[in-house]
This record gives sequence, structure tokens and C-alpha cells, in this order.
Amino acid sequence: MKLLFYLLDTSYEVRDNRPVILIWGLTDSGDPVLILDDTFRPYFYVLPEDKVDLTTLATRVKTLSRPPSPITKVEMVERRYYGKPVKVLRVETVIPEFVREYREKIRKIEGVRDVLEADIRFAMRYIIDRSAIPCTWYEAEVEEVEEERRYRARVYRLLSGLKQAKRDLPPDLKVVAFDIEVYNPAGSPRPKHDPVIIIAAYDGREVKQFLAEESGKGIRDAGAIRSFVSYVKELDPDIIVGYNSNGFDWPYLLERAKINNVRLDVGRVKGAEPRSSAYGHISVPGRLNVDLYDFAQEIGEVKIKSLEEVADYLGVMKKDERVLIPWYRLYEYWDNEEKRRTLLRYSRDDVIATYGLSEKFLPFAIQLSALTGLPLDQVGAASVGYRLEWYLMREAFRFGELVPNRAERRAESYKGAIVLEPKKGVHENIAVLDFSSMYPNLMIKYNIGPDTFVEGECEEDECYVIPEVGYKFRKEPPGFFKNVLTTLLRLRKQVKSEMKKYPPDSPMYRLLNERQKALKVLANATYGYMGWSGARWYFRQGAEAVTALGRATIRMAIEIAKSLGLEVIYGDTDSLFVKYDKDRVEEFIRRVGEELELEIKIDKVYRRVFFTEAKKRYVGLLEDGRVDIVGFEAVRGDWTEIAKEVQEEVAKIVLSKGEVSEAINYVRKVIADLRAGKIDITKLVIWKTLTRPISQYTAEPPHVAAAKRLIKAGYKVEVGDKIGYVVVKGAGRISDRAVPYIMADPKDVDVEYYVKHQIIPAALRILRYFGVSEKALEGVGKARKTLLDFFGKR
DNA sequence: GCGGCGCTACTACCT
DNA sequence: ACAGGTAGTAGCGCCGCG
Repeated sequence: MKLLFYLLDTSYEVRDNRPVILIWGLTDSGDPVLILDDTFRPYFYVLPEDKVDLTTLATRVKTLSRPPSPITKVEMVERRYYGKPVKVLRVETVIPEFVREYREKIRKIEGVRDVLEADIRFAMRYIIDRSAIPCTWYEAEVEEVEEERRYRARVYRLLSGLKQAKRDLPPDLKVVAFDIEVYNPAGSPRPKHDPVIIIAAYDGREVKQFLAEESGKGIRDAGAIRSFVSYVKELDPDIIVGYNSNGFDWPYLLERAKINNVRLDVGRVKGAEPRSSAYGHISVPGRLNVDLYDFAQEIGEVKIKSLEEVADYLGVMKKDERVLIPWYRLYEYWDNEEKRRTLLRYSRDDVIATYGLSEKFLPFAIQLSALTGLPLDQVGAASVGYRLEWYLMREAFRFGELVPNRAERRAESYKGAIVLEPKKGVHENIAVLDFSSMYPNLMIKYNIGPDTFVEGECEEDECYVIPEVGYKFRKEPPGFFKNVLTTLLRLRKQVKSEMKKYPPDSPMYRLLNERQKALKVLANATYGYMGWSGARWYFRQGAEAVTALGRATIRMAIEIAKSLGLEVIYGDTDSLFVKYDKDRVEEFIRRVGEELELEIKIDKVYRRVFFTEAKKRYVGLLEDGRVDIVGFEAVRGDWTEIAKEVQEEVAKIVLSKGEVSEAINYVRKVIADLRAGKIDITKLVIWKTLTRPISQYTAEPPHVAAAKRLIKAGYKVEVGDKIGYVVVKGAGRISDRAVPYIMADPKDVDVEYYVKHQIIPAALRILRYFGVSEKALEGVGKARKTLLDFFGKR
């Protein structure tokens, strides 16, 4: 029979010493299916040294064959390695786990230059080789397998190859959000001691909450966990979403389940529990476990990535429409009968917000998955570099190009982009021009990549010579990166024009929009990937060539602008800020296109824009009255809320109204409020990320000192955590007075520190250029200030 | 013992 | 766990100072 299905994920099992690929999917009516394919075998390549006889090598390889996973095939095949045709051995065995062993033995054989593609996980190998791409539709000839009772899905055996089906929109994916609350009376919850008190789940229709039971012996969570397991089995979701569920909920639940002797049997393979897998994600057999925190991480505008902040920012659940409880006080709400109702509301809001986030993030994740081939549950957990790498590996397979091994190497830094010295002050009517995808287009134009690099002599008409660095790249044939980037940019263009056929609120339009975003992300990551020492296709000279070309390009663009009499105010990497003289700007765009053969476009026009002497910092007033703040304290996550608020307001007053005195009065008022204790302590918290384990700091900056205080009080801090602290009164270093805000008494806050080190510097950063001094903001002193206010009011 | 100075450490931003 | 360029604060060691 023919089966049409949407592919969710692949995995494999070894049965009777043979691997069977499990293809998890959904029919168009949304029923789970499992398609078994036992025809696929693990393999890898042996790359010989020059002039080594392949037949002899093949014989030697074969002698290594051992049960239970013999070497079943050694073939001589033609592939390409860094673009050059090579003859290699394709070595096939039976059990995927034995690949590593063979790889190590074969590596030691004389005449073997390298063993390639022996480190690609079997399920991913299948995805690439059979083009079994997650989040896309397939049609296949299958037969039903009746005797399979181990799975919570209808089981088929694959009889044909997979045929891509012409469908785009996913079927009805059953999504469930879950979230646990934990009893934490002694700081951070410890799974060995602290039970789970609530497990909440929401499927888009109904919230379920499974509560721990209290008896004389304490809180018991076994029942709640059991009920949750039954609930998941009954609901049978395709996607399970959580917020930091890979980092917290799953590991915690697994540990509690173990302690309670409960099997966390929530997958589609009966009896199988979730387990740690690639990129630190947790894999739930047969379902897609997606941690939305991974995607939240990519929203730069939100500095504190808590569920409530992210949900608020995305409009999923506004902070003022929900119950909030400080995480370190959750246990109090459990202990108190009245407060427990609030706790239940809180847990309910959390799980509904989590579900809401899935609606925001999954459409993009699905497109990224369909492009990279990484299953949906891994694509979020994988970093940008790995996402691109999987895409490259798919493309390499298509081109018959061998995938280089990952190598341990030291990063070599190199020169980057140009940043122009800004012309400080206020400028009127400024156009910001951007090169479209500058680095990808330079890579295409100059055919840059590891396989097109020429080390020796090269005829001038056959090679591009890169300015400054002098590297040479063959003009023909197009290299791997050029091919990949051309495809990415072409697809993106196609998708964007396809979008025009649909109304903006239609499902297809939205799908295509997410797809073009995913294509853009991959294209833009390619240059950085090439300069990443962890990349399989690492190529420092290539990255160096790209930045050199970028510098040359922007210099030439500046020359063109100047020759047209266009004043350049500022520029960074691929952008130029110029006086917006419409005719000249149009001519500029035309000439850049013609002379540099690159597209430059107007990104925005500022009615007014303000620069200090600092690079990478400006404030711009847009035509519609909105104000862009770039680089300044107001957009940084490590300045207090109050300082950021003041700076933003000052910027707006000065730029939109041109009223310096109004700005001064405003700052004075805030300082007075602060001194009067009218500012909430939450606006005085300084947040800084712990970027390494505490022991690895050579100095003791305030956030590290605060983190040490947290640890002392029983809290766990981990790398990547944001430490929030306030500065309290007293003597000595700031570090000596940096107290975690959850432990601080508002009475102890050193208000003068905040005046001197937060509000005044943030305000002055802008006001200084309008002739305002520190004294004008604060120097008048407290007493006279009050008098001034008094007179002011009369 | 302490303020000033210059350097280093550290973080978060921009493109 | 994609790159380099940049601004800015605080820590820290050193110097001078009867």
C-alpha cells in the first residue's frame, strides 16, 4: 500500500545484530505511524595517501572484519575531497556502534591518509543519504506489520524508497506544553531531597495539574509523576514543549521518577524513558521534545530570558495579566493553604505561556529543521554553527563531496571589518545604506572557499587576488561555498516571490516567511562558520579574505559617495550613513551596483541622528517618530532598569523635542525620587552573566562576589546564569557590597551609588554633548535641590 | 594607609 | 559550540607620600 506521511524524526534499533531504521511520522489525518527500514547499513570512507594501491588497501581493511559486525563491503568509489576528485574506499559494516572501532584500526594502517565520515550518527546518516528530511512530506510503498506491539503507533515496513510528496503545510501536530514546580525550601531545588509539587500540562484546550500528596511523612510525588505519565500516553502528543525543560524539568523528573521507582514511560516506544542526546537535548522516543528556551535565547531584545519576560515581549502573555511568584519562594506558596491557590494559578499561567511560545517559535523551527535535516527536537538545541554544518553536509552529499573531519585546533584570529569614526553631534535627514548580504555575496563573487584556494602561482586571469592579504582563489569552477550560497540566496529569492501569491495572514504566507528567514540565517552564518576553528570546513584564509574584501568594498563605496558630494557621517562593516540627498543617493546606489557589482539599499532614513565620539553607539529619530537606540546603556542588559529608562527618556526628549532643560529636570526628578526611596528595588538590580565556573575567574567582579553569596546561602549557580545584585551601603569595593537582590533589604541599598554610577553616567552620556555638566544634574546638592523644586512648583 | 594611575579582566553590544 | 571590533565599568597592583 501507499502511505503518505509527514516525517517527524528518525532513530534506530539493533535487532538480532542488525540495525533497523525507525522513521516516525504522521499521516495527513494526524495519526502516528512508524515505518521500519532494515535496508540501511553504516559506512564510512578511507582516504588513501597518494599513489597507494587501493586494491591492496582494501584487502588489508577486509582482514579486520570481525563478528558480530563484519565488514560486509569494501568498494572503490569516486568522490571529491575539497573539490578534487579522489578514489576512496567505501567501507560498510552492520552495527553502527562498530564504526568507531573500525575507524581507529583502519587509521593505523600504513598508506591511510584519513578515515572520513565515520563520526556521523546513524540516524542522521539515514536522513542525509535517503533524503529523509524531518518536517517534510513523503510518499512510500509500505506494508503493515501486524505483530509489532512495542510501539504506540501503527507500524509499517518500508518496501520502496521515500518519495518527496508535494505538500507544504504540516498536518495537525498535537502539541503539549508541560512545566513542573518543585519544593525548594533550602535554596535551589535538589532532586534527591526536594519533591516535585505540581506537574502542569496544557494541550491548547485544557490545563491539567498533577499535585503531590502530603502525608505525615512529607510530600510524596510518585502519584503525580504516575498520573503525568498516564496523561501523556493517553493524549499521545507529537510534540512536547517546555521552557528550559532540557536543563531542568526533564532531568528533575527523571531523577524523581527513579527515586520513586516510577518508569517515565512517556514515549512511543513502550517502556523507553527520555534520555540525553545530541547537543544536550533530551530525546523522547517517537515524539519531538522541544525546549523553547533555546529559541528564546535568540531574542536579543529580551535581556532576562525568563518565561514571563519572553512571553510578555512576544505578546503571548502580558506580565500584568498573570500571577508571578519569585522562584525562590515557591515552597512558601505550597506550604500555605491560601497561597497554594496562587501557586496553582502561577503554574497554570506558566504552562499556558509555554504553549503560547510554541505557537511563536515552532513555525520557524520547522522550517529550520526541514532545511538542515536536523530533527525538530535537535534543531533548537544545536548552535548556529552546527545547524549550518548539517546543511553543508546535506549539500556535500548531493555534490559527492566528502565531509572533512572535525579537528582540534587553536583558533587563529585575523583582521575584521572597518568601523568609521562617527561625526559627533546631531545630524538631520540621514539615510542608512546597507549592502545586501555583503559577506555571502563577496564569497560568491570571489569564489571563496577551502577548495578554490590557490597556494602556488596562478595566472592573473584565472584567479582572483584578494587585496591586503594577497590570497588567490580560482575563478572556475565554482567552489563548494559558492554553490551552497548561490543556492541559499536563489531559494530565498524564490520563496520571497512565492510569498506574494498568498495573503499575508494565510498559513502558506507565514510558512514561506519562516522559510525565507531560515534561509537567511544560514546564508549569513557562512562567513562566521568558515572562521570558526571548530568547523569541519574551517578555513581561516577564506574568512580573512572575506573581511579584506569587505574592507575594500566599503572603502570604495565611501570614495563613490565622496565623489558625488555625499557626506558620510558613519559606517560599520557593510553600512554607510549619508546625508539623504535623494538624487545623489539614488545615483550612489546605481554606481555602487555598476562599479562594485554589489547591491546597496536604503535600510532606513533618520529625520535626526545623534552620535557621540564613540563607535557603535547612536540614537536615531525615524520619520514616524520612533526612536532607535543603538549600543548605548539603554539597550544593554547589564545596566539598571532605572538608568536605562532615564537614558531612553533623555534621548527622546532631546532628539524629538530638542528640549535640553526638560531633560535636565526629568533627570533631577528621578534622582530626587530615588533619594526619597520612591524607586522600586527591582529597578536597581544589575544583571550580569556568569560566563565561566566561579573558580576560573582571576578577578572578583561584583557579579561573581554576589554569586558566591548565593552559593553560600544554598543556591546553585551555573555557567550562563544571570546574577542579579544590588549595591548596598558600606565601605570597600563594589564587590564587597554586591548583594544578590533576592537576599537584599531595600533599606540597605546605597542610593548614592546609583545616582553616581548609574543615572548620571547614563544621562550624561547624551546630555554632555548638549552642554550639560554633572553638576547641572546633581551638583546642586540635596537641600538646594529641594528648594528649587519648591520654587519650581510655585 | 590611601588616592591616583594605568593596565587587565570582564561583559555586552554592533555588523 | 559562527567572526572580529568596540565601549565601558570595576578590580588590582604599583607608586608616591615625611
